[in-house]
Amino acid sequence: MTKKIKRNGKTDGTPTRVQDPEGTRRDILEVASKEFALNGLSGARIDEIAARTKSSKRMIYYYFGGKEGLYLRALENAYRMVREGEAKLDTEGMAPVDALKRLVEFTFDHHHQHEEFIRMVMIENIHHGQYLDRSEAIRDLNVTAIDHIARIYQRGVASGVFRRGLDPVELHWQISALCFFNVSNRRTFSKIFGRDFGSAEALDRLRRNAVDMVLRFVSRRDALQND
Amino acid sequence: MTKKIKRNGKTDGTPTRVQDPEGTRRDILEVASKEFALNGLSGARIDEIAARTKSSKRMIYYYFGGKEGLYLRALENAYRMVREGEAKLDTEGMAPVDALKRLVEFTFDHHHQHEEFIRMVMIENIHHGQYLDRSEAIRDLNVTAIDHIARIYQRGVASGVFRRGLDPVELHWQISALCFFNVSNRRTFSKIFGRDFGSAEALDRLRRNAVDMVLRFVSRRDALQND
DNA sequence: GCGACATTGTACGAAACAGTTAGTTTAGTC
DNA sequence: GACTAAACTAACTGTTTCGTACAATGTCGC
Repeated sequence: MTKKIKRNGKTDGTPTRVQDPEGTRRDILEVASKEFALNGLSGARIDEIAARTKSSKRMIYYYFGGKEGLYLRALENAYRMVREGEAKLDTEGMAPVDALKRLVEFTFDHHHQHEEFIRMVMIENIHHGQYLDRSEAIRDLNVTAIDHIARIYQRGVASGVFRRGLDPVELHWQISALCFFNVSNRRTFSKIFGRDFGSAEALDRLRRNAVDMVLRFVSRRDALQND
Repeated sequence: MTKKIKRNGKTDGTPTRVQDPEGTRRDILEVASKEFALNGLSGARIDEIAARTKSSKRMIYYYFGGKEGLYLRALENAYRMVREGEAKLDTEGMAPVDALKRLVEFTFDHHHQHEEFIRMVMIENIHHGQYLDRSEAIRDLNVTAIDHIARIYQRGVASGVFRRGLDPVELHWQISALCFFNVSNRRTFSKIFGRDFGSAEALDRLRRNAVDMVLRFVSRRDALQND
C-alpha cells in the first residue's frame, strides 16, 4: 500500500527498480489529466499529482519539464482521445435527416460521457486558450468533425430536404453549443432552477430538444414532419 | 502613486485616516471581482487583490473573512448585476414572435457584454457549484427570466404561432446554451477552426443563427415564414 | 471628553508550493 | 565485466501565499 517501488521478476526478494519509461510517462499523464480536470491549472498541485503517481515528482520534471508542460500534455491528451472517439461515428449510408439526427445524438452523448474533456476545455478557455496556442499537436488534429457535418449537409441540400446557404462550421458551432452547455453548466443551472438537469429524464428531454432544434434549423419548411 | 492613505479635509497636513466602510467594501469587491474572473478562485491572489485596492489585505479579512468569502461575494455580485440588467428588457407590448426574437437578441448581446459574469459562472461550474450552494443570496434572486419567457411563450401559443408542449425552463436552457457558448468557448473554438468568432461579422451571423434557431424551434410549421 | 465599538495599518508566521541538487540504479553495448 | 546513457530516488531550497496578532486611529452616544 505505502510502497510504490516497482519490482522486477527476481525471486531473491531484493527490491530492485524496474525501468519503464513509457509506462511511467503514461501513468503520470493519466493522473495529471484527472487532477487538472478536477482542479484546474492553478488549482492542481504537483505534489498531489506526484503522490497519486506510481512514480515521483522528480519524474514529472524529468518527462514534462514542469507544471505547465504537464498541463499542456494533459490538454493535448484530452483533445486527442475525444477526437479518436468522434472518428468512430459513421453516417455514410444514412438518409441526411437521419444522419444529422444521429450526429447530434452522438455528440450529445459523447460530450456527456467525457466530462473530463469538457472541463479541460472550460479551463483552457479560462486561460484564454493560451496553451492551445503553444500546441502544434492540437492544431494538427485535423478537424474531421467539419468534414463529416459538411458531407451530411451537402447530401441534404442535394436531396432537397435541407435549405441552402448554411455554413457547416456554424452548424457545428450550434451543435457544440447545445451539447457542451449541458455538461459545462449543469451544476449552476440545476442549482438556480431547482431541477436536476443530470437526471435520466431531463437528459433525454434535452437530447431530443437538441436534435429537434438542429433539424428544424436546417430543414426546409415543407420537409418538417410535425406540428 | 505609491501612497494609498485617504486623507480627510484637515488643513494642518497631518495624515489622518478617514473611515469609509461602504466605500472600502465596494472597492475591494470590485477589484476582487475582476481578479477572480480573470484568474479563477485558486489563480487569484489575495495579496494581488489587496495591492490593487485602495485599502489593504487586512480589510479583506475584516469584511469578507477570507479568500473563499470574498469569492462568494464576487460570485453573488456578478449574478446580481446581470439579473438587474436583464430586468430592463420589456417585451410586453410586442407580438410573440417579435418578443422572442428580441429576447434572444438581448440575451446574446447581454452575455457578450458581460464576459466577466460568464467567466465567473464557468469558474463556479469548475468548482461544481459548491459556492453557489452556500449562497442564499443567489437562490433568492428569483429568476424572473423564466417568468418572462413563459409569458411570451404562452402568448404565442394562445395566438397560434407557437406549438404546444414546450417547457419554458428548457427554452431558457436552450437560449442560454446558444448565447453562453459564444462567449465561454470563443477562444478555443476560434483557435481550432482558424476563424475569429469574435469579429463583428461572425457575431452578427451567430446572433441571427441563434434567433433563427429558437424561432424555428418554437414556431408551428405553418407559421414559418421563409424556406 | 470619555467609553465602547468600528475601522484601519504594520509586521510577521507557518504552511504550501514549484522546482532543483546530487546522487543511485538499470539496461544495454562492446 | 567495464562503461555509458537513460531512468529513477530522496532530500532539499527558496519563494509564494494565506492568514493573523497587535496596535493604532476614528466615530458616536452620552
